[in-house]
Amino acid sequence: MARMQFDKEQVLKNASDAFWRLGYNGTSMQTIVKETGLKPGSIYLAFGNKEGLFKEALDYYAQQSIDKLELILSQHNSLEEAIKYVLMTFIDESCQTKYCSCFLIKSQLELTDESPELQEYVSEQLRKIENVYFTHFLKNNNDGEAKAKATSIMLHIFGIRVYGYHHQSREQLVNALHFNLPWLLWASVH
Amino acid sequence: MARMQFDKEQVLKNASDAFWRLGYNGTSMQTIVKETGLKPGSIYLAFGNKEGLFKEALDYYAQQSIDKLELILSQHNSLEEAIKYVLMTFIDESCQTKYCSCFLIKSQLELTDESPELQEYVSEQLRKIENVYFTHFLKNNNDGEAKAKATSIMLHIFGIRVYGYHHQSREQLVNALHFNLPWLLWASVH
DNA sequence: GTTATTTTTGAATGTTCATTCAAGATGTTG
DNA sequence: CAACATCTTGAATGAACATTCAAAAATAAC
Repeated sequence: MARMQFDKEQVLKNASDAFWRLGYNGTSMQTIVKETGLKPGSIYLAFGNKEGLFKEALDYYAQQSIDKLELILSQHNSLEEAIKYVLMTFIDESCQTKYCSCFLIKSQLELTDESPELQEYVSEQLRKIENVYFTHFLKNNNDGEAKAKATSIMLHIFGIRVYGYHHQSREQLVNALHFNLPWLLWASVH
Repeated sequence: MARMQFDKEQVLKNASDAFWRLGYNGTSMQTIVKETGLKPGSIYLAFGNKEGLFKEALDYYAQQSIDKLELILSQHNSLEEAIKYVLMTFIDESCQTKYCSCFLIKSQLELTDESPELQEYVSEQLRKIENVYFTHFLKNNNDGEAKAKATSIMLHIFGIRVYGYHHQSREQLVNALHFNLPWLLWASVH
């Protein structure tokens, strides 16, 4: 049997970049052909169809996001410091040109109930991320507090990912975070 | 000269419902033909092209949203009470089946920098809404506080509009709002 | 009531879409 | 190296796409 010639991870990276930037409906399979360098036949043999490729691209992005988050959490002395770092990173990202929010959030809003499986899949990935925060909050909070704080952080992440499209929103976002999340003790952030 | 036969407002309502539910790329002109009852030629004479129709649909939705908001603000005794009502309404909406978030937010995330004019137009509409809150906050707050509070409310609206896609999220959302926005004095809400 | 102007109609247009498939290339096995 | 299984190729396919247009209908002006 002949082995796969292409680097599946690289292909998924390129595909998820395209889907992330252009959306599911905005990305044609010929765009995918161009971005990945694969021929149509190879894509369909490896991923079945557009929906299958999209799901694997989502998976790739979600796993990367969670891995990155866990790394940041492990590199900071406290959960609160780590979260401040994450939120500030999201704000900084929103200042870059060609900002395109978060692939999962964009997908959550684009997918309709005509593909309920994909829709539920995206929800699941976002819930996984909320659960990372929840689990870490549990170390120093009771169940109710941990849940409220985790949801609060997710609400702010979603908010930043949308608000970030406004130009020159950095200062307003930082002020609003200080105002909304005093328990993160922002004084220490430069 | 012959007058337009169709009710433009009804057509825009139907068109914006379709774009809202299915997104810009997910809505074909044949879908619009079906939903509005108009023939292609009439649509193109009245709106130019798909982008023109989309822009007018956005406009219709945005104006409706602002009018509804101003009405709610006028019907409550205090700004804080009105805002609590708005936020709770958004949470309630998210519990309905066929929930599809907010047309403006969905459009903000779907549009790419390949249609920068539309993208900027959506930003403008969302900023208009933020400005409604800002203006009302100015009555009892200084400029900085009013700005922070308005941005805070927008962040929470964006957050709810995304978080609402999770099933059975009502309680978590309500708890998070109480936690994040104590200055709205929630005790009075049932 | 005739003419002038605008709107409606809906089939037709050329393009782009997701997907297929037969032929060729490549790696694995014995 | 022969036989086999798998992967790659890329032109081809039919469906769906946004848009056009000439003819017909509707209204306004005089």
